[in-house]
Amino acid sequence: MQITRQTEYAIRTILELAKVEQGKLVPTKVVSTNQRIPEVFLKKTVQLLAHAGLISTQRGTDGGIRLAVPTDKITVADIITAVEGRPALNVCLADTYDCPNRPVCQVHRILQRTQAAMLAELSRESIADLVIGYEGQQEKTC
Amino acid sequence: MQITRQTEYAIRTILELAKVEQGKLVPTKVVSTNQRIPEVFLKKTVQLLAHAGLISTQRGTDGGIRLAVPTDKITVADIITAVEGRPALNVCLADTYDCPNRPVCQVHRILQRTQAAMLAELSRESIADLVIGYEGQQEKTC
DNA sequence: TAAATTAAGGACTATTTATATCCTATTTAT
DNA sequence: ATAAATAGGATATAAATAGTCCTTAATTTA
Repeated sequence: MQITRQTEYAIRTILELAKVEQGKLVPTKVVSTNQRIPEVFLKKTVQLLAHAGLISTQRGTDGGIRLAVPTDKITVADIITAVEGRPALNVCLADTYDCPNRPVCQVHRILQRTQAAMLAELSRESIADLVIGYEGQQEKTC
Repeated sequence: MQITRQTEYAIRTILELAKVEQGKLVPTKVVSTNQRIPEVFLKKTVQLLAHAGLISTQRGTDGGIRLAVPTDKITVADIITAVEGRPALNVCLADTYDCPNRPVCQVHRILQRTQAAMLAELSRESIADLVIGYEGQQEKTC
């Protein structure tokens, strides 16, 4: 029922990148330190975000990562999807699970509506929307 | 991001009880067979539902379990809460986790709104609402 | 072109959570 | 008493999550 810690790391990474000027490269080392995320694990997470097209990466000296998409085009749903795959409230609602009983399954039917609402909410506001009115206070995280 | 299998078992158990006439005792063995839920594990699950006050149990010959609350007073949120505790989108939003950084944590703030919407949706309709128009088809489940 | 810097990615390990079983005790009807 | 049923603690197994280690590849700069 919860997002994973890795997904939280991903959200914090996006927030960290959103703080600096658009297009500026930030080394994962810096994100790791600022956000207290284990460095090697963060690199794994970064790859997922890159594959999903949310960030772009550059190797070499002065390399790092940066947002590939403006913050007003990124939602929490996008980040969760990048890390965990499309959110599903139950196994039977996952893309990868093609259950033959779907048409006659009450559980599936009940959870489907709830999930649709949940997804809509997760996609409703962008990171830009969510961060507004909160500048300068983001030093600490839960 | 998903409910556990145990929670699905719990939902199916409630649905099973909702099928029989209000107040009639059903042995867990019967629920176990009908819903193909491992019997001993189901008993554990039943205890959680009982502690939450959603069902009542009776030991001894002709004992079993029954709904303690009418189906129009039970929501999916109630069932999830009974099994997993109050749904939280992230550790830092759980009742049991008292994070000192909450007031200044962006992640917390962002997820809180989403979670509130999710909870609202999970509580919006009762099992009775959700089952309506679906009688007689519930033989199989995903 | 060599050295330094930084990400990519595969293999592996550790930890935690979820799922399930086993065994014994307790309650209730006949 | 006996049989039928739930209660509940202890334990085992399996799966998912979290994290490390090592090697490779790309890029910049001296």
